[in-house]
Amino acid sequence: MEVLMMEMSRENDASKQEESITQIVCHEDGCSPKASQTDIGRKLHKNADMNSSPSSSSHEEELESAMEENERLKMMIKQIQENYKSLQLRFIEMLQQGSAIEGAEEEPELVSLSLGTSPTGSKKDDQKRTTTDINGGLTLGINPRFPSHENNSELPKEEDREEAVVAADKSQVKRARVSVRTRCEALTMYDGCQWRKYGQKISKGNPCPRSYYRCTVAPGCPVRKQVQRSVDDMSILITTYEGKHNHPLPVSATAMASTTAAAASMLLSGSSTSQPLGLSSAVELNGLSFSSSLHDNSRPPSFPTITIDLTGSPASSNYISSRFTADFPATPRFPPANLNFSSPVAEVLPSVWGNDQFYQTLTKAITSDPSFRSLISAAISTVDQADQRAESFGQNLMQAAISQSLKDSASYFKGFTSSSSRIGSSPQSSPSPSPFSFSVFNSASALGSDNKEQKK
DNA sequence: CGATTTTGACCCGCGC
DNA sequence: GCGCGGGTCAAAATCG
Repeated sequence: MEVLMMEMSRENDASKQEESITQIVCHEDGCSPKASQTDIGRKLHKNADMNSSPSSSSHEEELESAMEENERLKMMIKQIQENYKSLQLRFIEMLQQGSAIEGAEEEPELVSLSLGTSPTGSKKDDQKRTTTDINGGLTLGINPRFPSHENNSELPKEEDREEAVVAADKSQVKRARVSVRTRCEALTMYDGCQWRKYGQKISKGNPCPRSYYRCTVAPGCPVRKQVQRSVDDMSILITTYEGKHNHPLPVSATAMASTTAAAASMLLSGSSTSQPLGLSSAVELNGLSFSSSLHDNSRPPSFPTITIDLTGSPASSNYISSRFTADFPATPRFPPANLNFSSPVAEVLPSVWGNDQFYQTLTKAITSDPSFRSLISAAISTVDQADQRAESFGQNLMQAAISQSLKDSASYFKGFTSSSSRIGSSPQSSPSPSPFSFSVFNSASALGSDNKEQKK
C-alpha cells in the first residue's frame, strides 16, 4: 500500500495539470476515471468538429492552435489512462499478496463494515428494535444499497437479513465507535445530519451531562451519537458516532459518514490482529505537523473506539493537535493504536473546525502530500499485515480523499463566479488566507440540524 | 398542533 | 444477589 501511494504521489506530481482536468470532468460524471476520460474524448471530438467548419485565414490559426491543444489533451488523456491502469494493476497485485499472507496467518473473518450489536441482546431489545437492529449489527458510514423510501422503517431486504445472519453467526461480533474531539462552543458540532435528542445523563467523572442523539434523517435509522464536553477542557466537545445510516445522506454529511466508516473499518481491521500499531513517525505538510505514536489510555472504553482529535493543544494556543486514536477494551484482540497529527496554525481554525473542513484537510493532505500518504499507508500496512479489511480503510480514505478533492476543485471553480458559498459566510469561519481555507460545497445545509439543536 | 427537548424511571451488563 | 453506571424509554414540557 505504501509503495502504491508513493507511486501515486510521484505520478500526481508529474501530472498536476492532468489532474485538474480529470477532476473537473470526473466530478460531473460521477468519479469514474473511465467515464471522465470518455467525456473528455467526446468534448475533444466536438471541438474538432466545430473547428472543421469553413473559416477565414485568421480562423485557421485558431484552428491550428486548437488542434495542437487537442493533441496535447489527447496525450494527457493517454498518459492518465496508462497511469490509471498501472496503478490499478499494482493495487490488485498488492491486494492479492496481502490476502495470501493473511490466509497463512489467520482464519478468515467476516469482511464487512458491520460493527455488530451484541448477540446477547435482551428480549425486550429484540422486540423493540426489530426495525433498527435487524440489520444484524450497527455499522458505520454510508450504505448506498438502501433506497430512500418512505418505508425505511420496514424490514430490510433479504440480502441485509442474510448479512445479519452471517454477522450473528460469527461469534466475533464487534461494536465500534468513532469519536471526534473538537473545539466547539455550540451544543453539538455540525456533521450534516439531522439529530433528535432522546436522552441526557450525567456520567461518572464528568460534571458535564452526556447527551444522546439519534439520526432523524430517515425513520428507523440506527445511527446514534453521544455528545459530551471534555472534563479536562470544557471547550472541547466529544462526539461519538455509532451505527450506520440506512438512507442516503445529505452531501454535507457524506464526508463525516465516509470518514467515520473508514475509521471504523480501520478500527475493526486492527481489532482482528494481535499486532499493535507500533507507529512513531512525523511528517510536515502545508504547515501541519503530522505525527503518530502509541496511544496510552489508562482507562480503555468498553467498546473499540477510534478517536479523531481535532482539538488544539492546551500547552500552546498556537498548536492544534489532530489525531486518530483507537481505544480498545482490555483484550488482546483490541490492540491500542493511534495516529497523532498536530499543527502550529490553530489560530486560523474556526470553532466550526470539526465539520467538513477537517475531512477536506485530511483528504487534501492525503491526495497532495506523499509523505502524509506514507504515514497513513504505514498505519494501514501495519494493520493489514493481518487483516485485509485494513485495505478497505485505505480505499475508503482514498476514495473520500478523491471525492473531496473533486468537490474542492468544483467549489474552487465555482468560486470564480460566486464567493457566497464559502464558509467565510459563517461568523465562526476562518480568516482568509490559510492552508485551511477551503470552500464549502453545500453552504445551505450548513445551517441544518445544529442550529436546531442550538435554538434552545 | 406537531416536532423537539427534558427528565425521571427503567433496563441491562458488569464487577464485587 | 446487589449496587453501580451507562444507555434508553416515554410522558410531560416546551417551542415554533
